[in-house]
Amino acid sequence: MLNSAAQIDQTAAFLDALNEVQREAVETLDGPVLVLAGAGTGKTRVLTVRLAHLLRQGKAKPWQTLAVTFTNRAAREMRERVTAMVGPVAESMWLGTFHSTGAKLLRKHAELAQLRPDFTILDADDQTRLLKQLLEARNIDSKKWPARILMGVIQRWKDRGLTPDKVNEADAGDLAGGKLVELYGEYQERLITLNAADFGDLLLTPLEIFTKHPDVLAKYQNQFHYLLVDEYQDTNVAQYLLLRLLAQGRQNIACVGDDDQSIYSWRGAEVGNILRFETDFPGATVIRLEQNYRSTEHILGAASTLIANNDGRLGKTLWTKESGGEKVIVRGVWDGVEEARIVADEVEAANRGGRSAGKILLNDMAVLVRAGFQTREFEDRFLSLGIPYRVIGGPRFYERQEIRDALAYLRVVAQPDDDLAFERIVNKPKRGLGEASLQILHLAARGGGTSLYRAATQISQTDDLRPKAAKSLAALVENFGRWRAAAGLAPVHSEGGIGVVRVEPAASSNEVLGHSDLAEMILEESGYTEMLLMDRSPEAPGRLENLKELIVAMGEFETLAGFLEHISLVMENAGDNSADQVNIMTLHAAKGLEFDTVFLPGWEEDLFPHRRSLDESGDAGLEEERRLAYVGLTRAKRRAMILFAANRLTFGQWQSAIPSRFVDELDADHIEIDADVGLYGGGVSGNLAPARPAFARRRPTRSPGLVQYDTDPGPDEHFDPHYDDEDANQIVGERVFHMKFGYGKVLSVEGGKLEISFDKAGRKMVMASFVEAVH
DNA sequence: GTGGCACCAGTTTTT
DNA sequence: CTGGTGCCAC
Repeated sequence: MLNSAAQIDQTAAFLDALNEVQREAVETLDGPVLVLAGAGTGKTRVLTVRLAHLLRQGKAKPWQTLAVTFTNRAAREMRERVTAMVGPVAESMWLGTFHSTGAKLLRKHAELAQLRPDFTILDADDQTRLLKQLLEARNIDSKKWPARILMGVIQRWKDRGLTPDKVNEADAGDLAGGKLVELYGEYQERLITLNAADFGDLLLTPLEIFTKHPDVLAKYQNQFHYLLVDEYQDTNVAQYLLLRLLAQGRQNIACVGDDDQSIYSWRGAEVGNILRFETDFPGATVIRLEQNYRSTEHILGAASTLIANNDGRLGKTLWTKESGGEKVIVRGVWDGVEEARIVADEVEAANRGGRSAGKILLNDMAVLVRAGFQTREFEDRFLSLGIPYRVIGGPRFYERQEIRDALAYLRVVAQPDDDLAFERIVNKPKRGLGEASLQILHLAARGGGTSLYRAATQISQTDDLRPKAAKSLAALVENFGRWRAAAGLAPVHSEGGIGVVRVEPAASSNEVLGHSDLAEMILEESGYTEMLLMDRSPEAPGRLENLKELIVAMGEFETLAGFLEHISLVMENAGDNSADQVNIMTLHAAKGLEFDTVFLPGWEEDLFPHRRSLDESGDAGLEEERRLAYVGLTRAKRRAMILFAANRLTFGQWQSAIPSRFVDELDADHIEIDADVGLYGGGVSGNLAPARPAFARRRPTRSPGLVQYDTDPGPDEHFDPHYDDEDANQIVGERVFHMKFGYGKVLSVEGGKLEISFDKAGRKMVMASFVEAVH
């Protein structure tokens, strides 16, 4: 035992630091337990101390403990914190995301699902392309039935634990001309021939294995003495079934979650799972964590009255020992531009300090929006004021075109039978291998019962293709052969079906190229780098940068296969946490985070609650939107500001908007309304309607503790007029690159700002520090 | 096989 | 106003 006395004391100390209820949640180890953890009530502490306590008590060995989370971040954090408490023994716990745990199980028992242990994990893009091929093969109108949508339906089936044979025909309706269930079956067959699994399969297939092979299930039921589940309100049916199977027998399952923060039903999450816990697991202990350590009384009060409008809650009342604090500011504005201006002014004022609360770091502030497109107005404003910001979420690193292309090359090197990867890059950069050639290649592959790659090695030697195409294809295959050799992998034989020839490392090759170098070599020799260098579009330089980053990231992995596994499961954005920047993100992305100051713009009907949510899911949709609002508000520790605009530019059209009904649902005692006269009367919002003349008649923009807004802020009061223009003038006429607007030419310099005529974006004033010269 | 233009649709997206 | 897709002419 490596545990020192100090560590024992430490665990005890962690127990002592908990409040009574938290302690109960940690110490109730046996039997089913549901911990309802309200926002900011110390959930993470409970989870980690519970695990540490479990191990310290000797109730279970680390490998007899299974803890599942939804995000890699949560899993990593949990492991780190438990390790800090009990030492390195924690490393051998089964702790990971649902999907990585599923993948681990599936790799161990792949043969029971007709897969090889080295199966590829497909992402959304691969999945859609695959289904699209099947649709085309059946001549189904892809306009009427877009592959993306149909794939979504299949995903939902998978989320519900439904294999093709279990889908209710009525459920499919006339989707894809009534053929969707059949297509689902074909899709699964294709996955098996491709030796691939999609994300849904990582849960669904283990579930199938457990159902069909009781001996395998029994093994894991025996192994896992204790189960711990985070974010239980977000589990889907497949996850629930998996957990229930594993929990049968010992019944030691602890689920932690908050029904009020369930915001992923559209992804298959079932709030019902958490609501039904006591029925599903009879004799369950339910523990409510309600003491909030994060937010002020007013923020909690506003959030609580809002969420109280939902039916079908398990019910919790958050409270805090701290009293007072600022009320939630609710501010109506004219349009989106003004909205961004006010938020930016607030950010500057808070960051400058000077207010009683002192200086707030930009890192401690966040703008939380309902939908991605809303970030734009804030980015524009922050950019022109020179306020550093980061947008969290957005296109993820490993989902970018160029990264996926590079990965496709690597996938083909590692697994030449990966048809989807091969197809992706066969004509990228352009090699004159278009649809016609590909068609012939497909036919040859199908005829020979082999993969595209293997078919390509053969067909490039025949005259089935036009000479040009054949030559091009031969060159590509030859390249791959060389890259495989460089990677120390055995040559691929063109004979034989897929999977017959195991792909193994060449026995005695000491001249093996590191995979970072390999990637560099491939990008160079394939002409991919050159293609980007030639590309004059504003995105091209960024893409090259990303590829460099990819190569650096690869260096941290032992093997190519290890790297590929990592990126398919752990698609993370490397956010720059070191810089002090305002955070901009969607409400969904904000779950689990907290900030001193939170801005909540766009609280307007049709945007929030979002129209589509209501159209598609009715009351359930509305309730989920309301939970989203609740999540947003409860992110704030000290200050929250809700904004709504009377006019908004949507799809290039000005639309008038009325305040969100959620504004109305906030308890008047906890908010301070600040709306311009006459703009919003007659909206749904009773808080603002003439029934509340005290608010409605207030002069705008004069709340104590807030900055005073200029009626006309003028373009430029934020910068030092004494900026040295001497040097700066030399930049006039230079070609520059800007992270958001792309390439442009400098027209003039004014203070710290440049007026630039962008190739794509037109004329803009931007901060000099946001552009770099291009030579 | 490729490039250009017309057309359409347009939340959220932990893995 | 965008970006993505599909079709048609070189």
